[in-house]
Amino acid sequence: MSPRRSDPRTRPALVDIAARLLAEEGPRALSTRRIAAEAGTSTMVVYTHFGAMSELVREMVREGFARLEAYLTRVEPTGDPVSDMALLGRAYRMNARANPHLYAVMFSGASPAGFSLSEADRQHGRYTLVHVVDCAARCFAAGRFRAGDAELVAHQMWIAVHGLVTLELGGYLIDPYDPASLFESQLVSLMVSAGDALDLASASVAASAERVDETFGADLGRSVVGDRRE
Amino acid sequence: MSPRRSDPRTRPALVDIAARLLAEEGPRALSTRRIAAEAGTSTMVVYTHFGAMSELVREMVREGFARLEAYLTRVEPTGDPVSDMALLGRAYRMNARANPHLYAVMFSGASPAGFSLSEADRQHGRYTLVHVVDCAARCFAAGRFRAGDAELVAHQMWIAVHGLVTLELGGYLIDPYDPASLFESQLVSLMVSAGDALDLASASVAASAERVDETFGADLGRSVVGDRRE
DNA sequence: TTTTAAACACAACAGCGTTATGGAATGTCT
DNA sequence: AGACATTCCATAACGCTGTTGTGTTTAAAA
Repeated sequence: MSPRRSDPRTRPALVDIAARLLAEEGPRALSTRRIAAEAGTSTMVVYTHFGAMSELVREMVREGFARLEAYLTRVEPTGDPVSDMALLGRAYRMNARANPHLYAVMFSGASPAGFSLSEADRQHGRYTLVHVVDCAARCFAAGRFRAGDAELVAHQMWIAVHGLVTLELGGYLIDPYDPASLFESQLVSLMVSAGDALDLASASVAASAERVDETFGADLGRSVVGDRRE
Repeated sequence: MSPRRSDPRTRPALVDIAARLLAEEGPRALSTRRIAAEAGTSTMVVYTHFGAMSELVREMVREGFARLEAYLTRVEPTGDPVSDMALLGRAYRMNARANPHLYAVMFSGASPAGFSLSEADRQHGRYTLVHVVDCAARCFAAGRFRAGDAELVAHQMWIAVHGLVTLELGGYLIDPYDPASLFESQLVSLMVSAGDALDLASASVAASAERVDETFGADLGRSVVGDRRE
């Protein structure tokens, strides 16, 4: 009395296909029939493995958080924790720019696709902040940040960078106030507002820029830069 | 050789119906058939008046920016421009909380519904910042903010408040770091980072809280508070 | 009044998520 | 080995979606 077992690789393969379709052709390409055709099977695979399309999307969102975390974990602690913090911000923005559609789905709240994140998923999203929290604590220990609540500082960093990134992906930041310029000034502002001295913060933010290539130089995800409009 | 003219009220009526459906029943309720049924006509009205569903959504987004502007224009200049600035931030957040689904569509970037904002629409969205820009200029004039670029200050305010609001609507800000607490501390941080003294900023932010009831007390939009998950 | 072009109703098409049905495959038990 | 149970998946269908023909009604201009 035992069943037939399916290939355990099909489930992640479907998520990969979905993520690739989302990145390459936008949200409209996310359909059971399209995914099944790409996988060479019928639409039923989605239901045997996920129960519903929304569940596949949720798994893809989890994959999105995993990619984000992959960026964040690349930031290794150095003697300059403020530089590390700035680099974490750069990592966050780089991940969003590398996976714009996926990032949009991750934080879309209630999307017309009819999927919604569970509380566990949101918890998972918040958990990604631990890297930032730890870094804030090291900024305290180094005397660079005003001693206080590391989680609070992490939240403030998250809010500011997330706000910039979402407006950037929405196409709202242009010309004299382009995302890149705003981001640089914002990083310094954040560090200063957390307690660092202006000259030290500027130097550390500049130092973090130097570390970008060596930190994120390698492959770091098959992420394809999908164009905003399909 | 002249055509039949339709009732000029039907077009805004359709937008109103769509906005109400979005607020009351979420994005899933936005369909031509549902809207037509609600209006007592056939689905063709959408195509005679808008050409496509996506165009109706875009018009609804414009309506969303109009509502946002209605909130912002309620903030009247006083002798304390920093308090005005904080109140503008509160207005922004109140509008988003009053029309959560509409706000999500406004900034969803590329939504699965297959609509995308035009550059003109984004320009319209950016134009909403003029109130904040003017207020920043008055903060300069009053010697409260470090003299500088008013548009830059406005962008930084926008980014920070938008970041908090989107994470709040996404359900990511909870318990000890709930949106309300974070928002209060963030307002002070923003003012200080713009150049205001800490004690003055705290006082002005507190003063802005006192002005909320009298400023936004009235009706201010038929906006219904739609629940996040349908 | 006749003409004419826009507005709308109705029906249809392709596509969507989902489900019912049935066959094929596989691990376990007799 | 053979029988069985149980899962996987293909096929077809249901109700829904946006969109588009087709044809009719309607109001304004000639």
